[in-house]
Amino acid sequence: MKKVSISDIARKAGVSVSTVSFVMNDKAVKMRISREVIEKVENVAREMGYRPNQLARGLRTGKTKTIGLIVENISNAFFAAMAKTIEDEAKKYDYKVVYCSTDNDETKARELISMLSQRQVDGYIITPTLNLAEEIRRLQAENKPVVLIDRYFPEHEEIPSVLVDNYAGVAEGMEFLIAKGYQRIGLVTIEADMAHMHDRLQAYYDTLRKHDMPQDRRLVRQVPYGYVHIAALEEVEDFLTGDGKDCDALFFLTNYLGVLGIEAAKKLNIQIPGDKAFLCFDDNDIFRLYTPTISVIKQPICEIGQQAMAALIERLRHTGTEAPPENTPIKLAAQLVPRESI
Amino acid sequence: MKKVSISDIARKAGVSVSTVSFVMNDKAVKMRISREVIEKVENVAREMGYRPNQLARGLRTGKTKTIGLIVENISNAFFAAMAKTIEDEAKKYDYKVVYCSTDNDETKARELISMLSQRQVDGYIITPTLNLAEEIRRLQAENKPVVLIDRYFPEHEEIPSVLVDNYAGVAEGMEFLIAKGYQRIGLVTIEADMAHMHDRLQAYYDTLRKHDMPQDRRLVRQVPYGYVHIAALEEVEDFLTGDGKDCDALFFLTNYLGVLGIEAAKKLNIQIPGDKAFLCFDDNDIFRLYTPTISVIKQPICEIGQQAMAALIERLRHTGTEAPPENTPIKLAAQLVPRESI
DNA sequence: GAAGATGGCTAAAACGATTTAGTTATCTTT
DNA sequence: AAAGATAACTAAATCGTTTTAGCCATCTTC
Repeated sequence: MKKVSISDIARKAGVSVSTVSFVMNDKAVKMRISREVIEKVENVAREMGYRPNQLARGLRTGKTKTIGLIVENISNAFFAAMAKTIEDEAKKYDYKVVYCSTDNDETKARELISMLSQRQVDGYIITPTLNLAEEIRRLQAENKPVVLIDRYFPEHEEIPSVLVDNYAGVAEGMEFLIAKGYQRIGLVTIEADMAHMHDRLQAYYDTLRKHDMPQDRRLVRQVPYGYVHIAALEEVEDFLTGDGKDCDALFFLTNYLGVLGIEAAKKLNIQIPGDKAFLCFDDNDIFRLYTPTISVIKQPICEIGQQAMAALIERLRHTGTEAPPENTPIKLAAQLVPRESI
Repeated sequence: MKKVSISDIARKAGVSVSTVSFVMNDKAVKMRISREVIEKVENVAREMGYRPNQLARGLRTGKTKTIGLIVENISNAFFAAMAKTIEDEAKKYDYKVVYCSTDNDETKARELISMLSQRQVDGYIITPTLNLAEEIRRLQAENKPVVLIDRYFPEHEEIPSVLVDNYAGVAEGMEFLIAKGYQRIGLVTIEADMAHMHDRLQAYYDTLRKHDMPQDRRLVRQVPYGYVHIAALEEVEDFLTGDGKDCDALFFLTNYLGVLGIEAAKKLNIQIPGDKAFLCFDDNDIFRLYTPTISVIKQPICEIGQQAMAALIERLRHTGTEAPPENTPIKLAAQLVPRESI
C-alpha cells in the first residue's frame, strides 16, 4: 500500500492538483473554489487518508516548521527536562523539535549543526560547546535564527542567549553559606573554559573577597571533562580526603558534581551537614529526597525553555525584515532552595 | 547568503548537474567520469561549502535515513537513557533519530506517528500506548518497519518488540523477598491495562500462589495514570498508612512509583528495611545513592536499545523483499540488584 | 571503412508539493 | 452587441536532488 499523494486525490476527485492544494491549505475561498468542489476534495482526501508529504512541502516552501535542539546530553536530568519544555513550547507555535546530544564534543556539535542544516530546520536552540561561535555565525548568515541556552559567548552579543544568572546565583549561595557561619568553603567545579562556568567561579572568589575571607586555590577542585563516572568519583573523593579535608562547607557547581559529592560522602562516611555542609548549583530529584535533603540553587528550567522559544519564534517571524530584536543575553534569576544539608 | 545547491556547483565547475551528483555520491567511477573532472568538482564543492539538501534527496529517493523514536516521556530517566542509547546506536548505522513523547496519551501517540509519517521517516521505534496496534499495522502496510520497545501487543505477533522479561523479573524479585523471610508483601503498581504491566502483576500473584501464600487484593495498590506528582504521592501515603500498613515488604512495579515510595516513607518516618523492606522494578540514580540503598530489578536498557535498533535495521534492509525476520517478542533478562533496603 | 564497443559526459524526467499566471465561460455594463 | 469584470478553475514552473536513457567522439575489429 503506497502513500497517497495530492495527484491521487486530484485524479479521484476529477480536479487539478492545484485545486486540491488550495483546498488543503485553506486557500480555497481566496481562490474562489466552489463550495461543492471544496467538499468533494475534502471528502476524497479524508477517504484516502491523505497526509501531505512534508519533504516536498519543505522543499518547495523553504520552511519545515521544525526547529533543531542541540543539548549536551539528553540523558542528563537538566537537559531532559529542558528538552521536554521546549518540545511542549514548540508545539504551541506549531513547530516540531529534533533534538540531539553533543556530549560536549566540539566536533560532534559541528556535525550535528551540519546535519540539522542539511535537513533544513528553520531555527536552532543550542547549548554550545567551545569554539562554536563561528559555526553559529554562519547559520545566522544563512538567515537561520539561533538562540543559545544555558551557555553563551560574551564576545558575541549578536548571538542571542537565554540562561540563568550564574554569577548572581552562586553569589547568593555563597552569601547564604557565609551568613550561616561557614568559614572554609570548598568548591568543586569543572573546567571554566566557557563563560557560564567562569561566571560561577568568579562569583565564588568575588564573594569571598567581599567578606575579606582568604582565597585558597587548593580549596577549588576542577574535575576534568571526559572522566568516566568512576574516575570522576575518585577525583571528588581525593579532594574530600585531601585538600578539601578541613572545609566546613562544600559548594558543587553542577548537578552531576553534587551527585558525585553525595556518593563520595556516603562512601567516606562524611556527615552532612555535621562534618560538611553541602550546597549544589542546579536541582535534581535526588537532592530533594536524599537524607539529609540537599540545598540547591535552582535553575528556572521552564522559563529558560519558554524564553528561548519565544526569542526564537520572534526571530523566525522577522527573518530578513527590519531590525532584529535586541540581543543582549537574557539572564534569569536562580532560586536558592535551602534544605537540611546546611 | 543563500545555501549553495548542486546546480551552483555545476555552473561554477562548468559541468552538468548530473556529473556533480555522480561525484558527490561516489558514483563517478561507475559513471566513468574522468579523474580531472572529479577533482575539479570536488574542489569547487569544498570551496563553496556544499551540503546536499536532505529534503530534496529524501523526496527523490524515498529514504530519509531517519528513524522516529516515540517514548512515553523523554524527561523520565529510563526513557532518556533509552533515547541516548538508540541515538548512539543509530549513528553506527548512519541513521538519525527524531524523538518525541506521548505522555502516555493515545491521541498524542497517533498524532506523533502521523507527524513522523509525514516527515517520511524510514522506520519507527515505539513505546506504544493502548490501542495503537491498528495504527502500527498501517505503518507496516506502508512498508515502514516498526519495532516496539518496553511494551508489546501479545495478540499481534506480527509487530516485533524488544523488552525486558517482566514476568521473570518480578518472579525473581518475589522469590528473593520470600527467601529472605518476608510474609506480607505489598505491591504498588499502575493500571495493568497493557501487557507488560499485566505480566508483572501476574508474576506477583503466581509467585505467591506457588509458595501457598495468601493473595490479598488489598495489598495491591494501583496508582491511577495522570495523577500529578502530589496526588500520586498522597495515594502512596494512603496505602502505606492504610491497607499496606502491616506489610513487611513493598514491591514497587515502576521506577517512578519507587521514588514516590521513598518520598512517602521519608515523610511518614517509615524505616527501611526496619519497618518495611523495599524493592523496585527498574533502577534509578536515587536508588543507588539513597540511604539505605534500594534494591532493584534492573532493566537492560542498553541491550533493549541495541536489539531494537538491530531488529529495525534488519527490517529496513529487507523491505519488500523475501520473508521478513521472525517476530516473536524478544524478552531480555532483568537483573536483580540486592542492596540495603532488604 | 563500416559496424560495434567504449569512454566521458549531459538532458530530462521524476519525487510531491506550492504558487503564479493564465484560460474559459458567464455576467455586467454601457 | 462589444468590452470589461468576475467566477471557477487549470497549466506549468519551481524547489534540489537522483537516475535513466542517450549523445557524440574516439577506438577496435574484421
